Amino acid sequence: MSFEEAPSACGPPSACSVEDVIDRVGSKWSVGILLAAADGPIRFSALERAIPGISRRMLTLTLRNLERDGLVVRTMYPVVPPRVEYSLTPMALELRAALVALSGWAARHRGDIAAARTRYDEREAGSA
Amino acid sequence: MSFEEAPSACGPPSACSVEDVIDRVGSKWSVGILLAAADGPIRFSALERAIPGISRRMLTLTLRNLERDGLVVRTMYPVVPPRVEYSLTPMALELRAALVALSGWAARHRGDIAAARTRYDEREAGSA
DNA sequence: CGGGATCCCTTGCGATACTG
DNA sequence: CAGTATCGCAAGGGATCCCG
Repeated sequence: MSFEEAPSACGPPSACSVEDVIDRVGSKWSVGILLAAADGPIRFSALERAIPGISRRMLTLTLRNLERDGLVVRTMYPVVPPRVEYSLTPMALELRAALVALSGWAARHRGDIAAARTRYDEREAGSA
Repeated sequence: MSFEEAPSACGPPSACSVEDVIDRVGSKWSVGILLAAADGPIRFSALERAIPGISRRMLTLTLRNLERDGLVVRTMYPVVPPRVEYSLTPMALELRAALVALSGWAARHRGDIAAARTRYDEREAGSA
């Protein structure tokens, strides 16, 4: 995913599909932002606090991309100190529903995945 | 001495969910593999052909990770020439359903996203 | 407060070549 | 056929400083 720059509007209508969504939404911090902003408008600094480990730079960058894709709306209030709020578009709220489905899958199979990893790693250690 | 829960450091059950799934499954090629293997066992070379642009290295690497997470099963037949087939586990088939939901969202909003991008880029060009 | 600009290390991943 | 090993670039992203 090209993140620093902003080119590429997908060519043929049939080309960009699941992979593109995953690529767009799957950037390390997008999901966190989407979930943090799901309960209504939220300020930049509040997002920063809500998403542990995110850097200021990546928060800005990811927000810009989400805004560009029409997933978040940026509202700036010309006051001092500056106040900027981000909110999700209806489209993003729909996406959130799909993400919740994924979340459910993750919750149900977290143990299975962990177990599979352990077994795999142990077999690997044995044959190494 | 129960290993019921995940060894990876994720605290509350609600904490490590969506982001982890996205991280795991959202690697550039995982989705493609999952979808390509959804219709039954498929050979390495068939996967390579089914996923345009993937390199042999990334196919191998991604398959190993999916196998480690218990999402695909690798079956090797000791014949000449070598024959290896990959198939999805039931868990992965469930995941596929969630991915299809995402796919639906992508299909429905592809136009909106493209439009949003165009508008954003034009506004940006104007203020640059 | 909400960013933009820069520096720079780390990682992903493609290209290529070799093996059982 | 189905991989493994090595190299090397470019993107990702953290740290830091600056600015309206």
